[in-house]
Amino acid sequence: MSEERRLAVLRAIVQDYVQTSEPVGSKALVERHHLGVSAATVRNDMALLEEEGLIHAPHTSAGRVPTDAGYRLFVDRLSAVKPMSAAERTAISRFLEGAVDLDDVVDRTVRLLSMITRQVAVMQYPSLSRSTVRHIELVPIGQGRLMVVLIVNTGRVEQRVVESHLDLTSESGEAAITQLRSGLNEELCGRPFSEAAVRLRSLAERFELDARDLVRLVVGALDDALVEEREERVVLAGTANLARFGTDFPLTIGPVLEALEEHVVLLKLLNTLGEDHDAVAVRIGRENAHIGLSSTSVVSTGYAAGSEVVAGLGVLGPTRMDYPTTMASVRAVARYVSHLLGP
Amino acid sequence: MSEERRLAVLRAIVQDYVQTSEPVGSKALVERHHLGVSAATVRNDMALLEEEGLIHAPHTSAGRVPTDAGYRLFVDRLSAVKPMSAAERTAISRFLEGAVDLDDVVDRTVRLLSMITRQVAVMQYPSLSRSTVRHIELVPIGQGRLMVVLIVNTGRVEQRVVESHLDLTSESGEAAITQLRSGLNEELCGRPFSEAAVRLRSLAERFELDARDLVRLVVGALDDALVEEREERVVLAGTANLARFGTDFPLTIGPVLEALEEHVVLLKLLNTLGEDHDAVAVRIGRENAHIGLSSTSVVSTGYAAGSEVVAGLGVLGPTRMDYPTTMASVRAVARYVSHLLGP
DNA sequence: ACTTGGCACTCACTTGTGTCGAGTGCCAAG
DNA sequence: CTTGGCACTCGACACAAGTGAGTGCCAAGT
Repeated sequence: MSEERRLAVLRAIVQDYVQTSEPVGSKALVERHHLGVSAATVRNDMALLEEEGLIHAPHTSAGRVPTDAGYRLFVDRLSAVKPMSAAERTAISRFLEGAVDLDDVVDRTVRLLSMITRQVAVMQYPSLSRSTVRHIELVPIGQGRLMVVLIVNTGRVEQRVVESHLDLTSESGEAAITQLRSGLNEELCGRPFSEAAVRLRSLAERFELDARDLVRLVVGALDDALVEEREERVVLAGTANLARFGTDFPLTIGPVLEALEEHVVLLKLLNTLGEDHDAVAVRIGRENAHIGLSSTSVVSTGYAAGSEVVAGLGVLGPTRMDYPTTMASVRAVARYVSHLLGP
Repeated sequence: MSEERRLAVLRAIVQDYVQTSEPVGSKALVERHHLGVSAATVRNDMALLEEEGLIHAPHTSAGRVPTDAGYRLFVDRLSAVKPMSAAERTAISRFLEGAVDLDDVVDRTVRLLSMITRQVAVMQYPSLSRSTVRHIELVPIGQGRLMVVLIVNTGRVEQRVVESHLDLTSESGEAAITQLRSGLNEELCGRPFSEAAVRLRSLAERFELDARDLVRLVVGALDDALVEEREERVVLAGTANLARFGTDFPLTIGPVLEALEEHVVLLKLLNTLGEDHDAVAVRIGRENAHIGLSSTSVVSTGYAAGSEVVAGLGVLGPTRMDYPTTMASVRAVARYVSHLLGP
């Protein structure tokens, strides 16, 4: 019994099943792939693969289907990432290069990714905590309210409104705002956000007593923007693709849609960070640890702004997906986005 | 034959069908509603209603189902908008009042609306063209690039980056920016956006020759933000609710999801504007003029910032929906949002 | 002129039975 | 270790019969 051939059989099963979405039997296998052996031999191999938990028969007299573990092995050892054709590359850049602002980049990216993979695409906005401050602007908007606008190196813009009992239109109010504005910018411009909290702490003391309240409010607003739950935004597209599987698959789309609505869940899916820039992470079926996603896989990677990985993007589809192609698409798009956000 | 009773029968059919989602027969009707007549009489009425095209029998020996026209009549003449309970009102305000910025308001609103109606909620961002300018900020972000930040009275913030060959960090560059900034704000602050284009046209002439290019770029960026396709943003939530119907309904969710992905389509659905503030518009089935939405209904209304209606929100569900309750929810939420965005 | 009970009829849905065939496991021979 | 053969399993599909909710129509009642 050659270990090698058994893996070849597994690979063949995965490929056929991905293509036909029907359990694949021994006979069909030998017909479609020229493994130099007979159906009976393949059957023996299949029995072994089943013992190892790599494939599974839905019922006694049906073909075999890969298990999560089977896909895992396939992804890790049996597949090579397909290179993308030049045409595909230019199509990607064509589609993305017209973007006018960050929102537009994100929007186009998810749309593009869902189109080329024909699956659900997910993209996280550049994480504030991994970015640097470009500028902070304070805009009085009447009745003691002040809008704090935060501009980040990735192009992301956040705003908060703070309410103060101070009269901001008075001369002293305006002076305080001007002073605060330059103070904030001097202190933070070009700095990574991770340092912001510390640097801001002592800022209030530099101001006159009656302006300190305002400073605290503004600093509080900036802190607030960094609260994990708030700072992470996530966008998705291509949910209609789920319906394509709904019919011919044990994947009921209800729970999946529910999971996709919870942004916290999505963020966890994308959090493949801390690994290599270029690594494309694949999470298969149960590995996702969220019921409702137990028959879906997530292919994700990080993208960068400048040299720093700032957030993740990826696609979600049925465990029966074309991993090599999907991984190639995700990687290509992530690279292009990194390029766009570059300097 | 009393016209009045026939309509009562129609009302009863709609109510029963909405509740049970099964074709309703004459016998069941007289049992559940105390119309003071026998089943045979109801049958005669039903035959007439069918002639009028208000109801329809899926097959010979089944109960009746309302047609689009039937629902239309029901909505227009046979239903009263249910008042919301005090508990529901406070639940709405509880959920919305914690919002920290406009994005958050929109996000919470769609979530809330989809939860209480158990359907798909859609909300349009306040339309720029119906808003007034609060402030314009220019932020140089290196290498001749300038970020134009536009703050609107609704709390909406838009940004664009323009590239100039001028050296913006030079003294003359900074001076030009400062001058342009105050020029823009003097010209536009507090003005409705609809006037912006005209007011900006002559701005360039007031500047020295070598700064005019920059002015034109910035003005171009502001114009660009007003392009209809760009300025309208739309957000939705609750798509998982579609799956609930998928099973027990001739509504295949694929096309619906596809339609929901096209924001242009969504915007058209919400464009009930131009009517009364308070009017809740209902578009039933085919009235939506988009295949794929031909078995869904949209209940929508406008919401205001200050005294001006700025955009729309609503829900989308199967034509078989509880119109009175849904309409009440949409109206209540729209009112609360208007209140939030108020002054 | 309506309303009503009765009645024959229709037709989707359910249940049961039988056939079919892809696919399997096992075994003995190569 | 591989291979052809063979009996067996079991879901899928097709067809038949039974069931019952619901209808349309009609003649009698008010």
